[in-house]
Amino acid sequence: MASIIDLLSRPILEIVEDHLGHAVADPKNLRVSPARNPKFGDYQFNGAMSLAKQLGRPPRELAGELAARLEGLPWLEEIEVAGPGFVNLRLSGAWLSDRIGEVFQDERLGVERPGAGRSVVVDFSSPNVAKPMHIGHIRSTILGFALDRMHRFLGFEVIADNHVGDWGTQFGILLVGYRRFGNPDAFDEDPLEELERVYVEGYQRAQQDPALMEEARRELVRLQQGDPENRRLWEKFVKASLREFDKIYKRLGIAFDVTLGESFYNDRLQALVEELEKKGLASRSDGALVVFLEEEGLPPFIIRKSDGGFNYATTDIAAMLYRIERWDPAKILYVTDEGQQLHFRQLFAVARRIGIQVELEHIWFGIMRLPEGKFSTRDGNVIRLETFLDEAERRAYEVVHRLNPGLDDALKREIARKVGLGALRYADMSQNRQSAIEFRWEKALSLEGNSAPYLQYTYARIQSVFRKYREEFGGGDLQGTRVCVEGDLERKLARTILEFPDYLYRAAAAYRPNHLTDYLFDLASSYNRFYQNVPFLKAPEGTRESRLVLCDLVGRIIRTGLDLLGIEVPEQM
RNA sequence: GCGCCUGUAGCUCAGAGGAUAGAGCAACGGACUUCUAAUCCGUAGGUCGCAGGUUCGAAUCCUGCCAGGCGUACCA
Repeated sequence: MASIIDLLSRPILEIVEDHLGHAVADPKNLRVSPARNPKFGDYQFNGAMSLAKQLGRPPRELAGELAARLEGLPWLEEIEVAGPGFVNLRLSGAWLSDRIGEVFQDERLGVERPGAGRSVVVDFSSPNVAKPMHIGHIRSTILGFALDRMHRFLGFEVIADNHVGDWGTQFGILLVGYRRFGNPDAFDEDPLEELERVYVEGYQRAQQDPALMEEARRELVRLQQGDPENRRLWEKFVKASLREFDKIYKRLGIAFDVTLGESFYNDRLQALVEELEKKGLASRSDGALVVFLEEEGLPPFIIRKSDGGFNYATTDIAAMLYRIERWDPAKILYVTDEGQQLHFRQLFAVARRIGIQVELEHIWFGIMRLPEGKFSTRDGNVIRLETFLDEAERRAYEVVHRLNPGLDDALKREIARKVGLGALRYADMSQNRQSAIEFRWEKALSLEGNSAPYLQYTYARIQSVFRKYREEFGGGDLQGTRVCVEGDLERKLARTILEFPDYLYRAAAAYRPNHLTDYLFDLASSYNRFYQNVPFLKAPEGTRESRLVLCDLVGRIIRTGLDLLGIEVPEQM
């Protein structure tokens, strides 16, 4: 099923090409859009003015001709030219009703699979091992997962890859520190807490003590050369870290297809660098091996440090080549914060020089910081992700308990879990990803207004309506219901239901889940207005079922849309 | 210095070159004998950072400036 905006725009495109003899360069300008104001109808077409300019004709005349040619289309009830050349369209109620009937039958709610036959690698979350995840990791994790879900739903084959930082220079200090003053019991209790303590203390001591720093360097080199003792300890750290991360991922309902950390690419780096040097892409500079990117206006990309070690630039090239070789993806998405923009521009520039055709996208997001400044382990103002999730559930539980004290406690907890974690995810994803987030508890865990609970509550009420419908009327599955859309609230709701694919496509194409949250909020408010003002269980038979079809569709779209964002819905709240 | 980003209501933020710039929160006033009031309705609140330019039309595109954030060769 085509999206409603495509469907309405298509005849305009045809008229312009066939009757006005104008080759359309950018069909984007010839699309209808939802009317800004109900008095302008349902949709409006604004392209006549610029088109008139290109064709050298008076805009109102051109708009009039367009309108005349559109007359008679099955979906059109009324068309008028307004102002300098706006074309306002009012949809036929019968046609809207038919469309709603069709979408009702469609499990996918009108969404097609534009990604079918293509695969996409999504690199997200990617925490560093040996320290607990903190709220700075939440955006990549949540945003990346939403992109994963959306792409899967649109038919892409998605490979979710957690590119964990398991091979950094921090291991020198960790190895030495753990042997000297590590506490195995504490490690068993809470490995990441203990490793972080060891790292922080080790780092501080090494600052004071050059000999210790030197030892850390030596141990790092020994690790990298494959020393079995160091290797064993390293593995212990990494395994424990991944286990801890998995607890969080499980709690968030997140799963990866692969977790290929930096260490995975380690034994490819030497050959890769030699290859780049042989091809003449890399050259020596100040003892390091770099790819100069002057043509692109970028600083050099260092692929081997002057001490002979490799860095994340090298690893990222290797990872990119590996992914292409293994999955032959149409796209690779890297979900990281804005601080890495330069790195990825350099990486992509190198990719182009190697001749890589794959579409590479850096999906960056604004950093998260506290009102008083950045998070920093040394200042001790980091908030552990676990704490954040706990607090989200705790606050939601308080509200559930206050509003619904009679519920079974296990059910309250279940609702609180969905609501709390949903609120946290929604707060993040409803914001344009590129703006920085200033972290505040109240904002990050808002449970009212434009928030996940608003949508979840709308969903829960719809489920309640259907429970009542079954009880009171023995209502069935609504199959064969003749839908009849009438009245402004119903019309607006029906139209919004049909727009789901448009907003989903837009959110996915721009990698901006906030387009989807905006849409879902609009859908839910349209529904809540409808709910408040239009009876359905109390409406006469026929009208009742017709309106319940709308309710059902709203519920399914909310559930599906939230699911694409990783947010669960409760059946009651 | 250079690069990227941000600047929109008291606060937090949406905003696909189009008509009178939107939402949530906060404030004020209303609606539960009726499908769950975590809801709904209403009021108030704005020289879209500043100045030019392009355009029939600019929060949106271009240039300059101001303020803030991030980055800027061997951390990731």
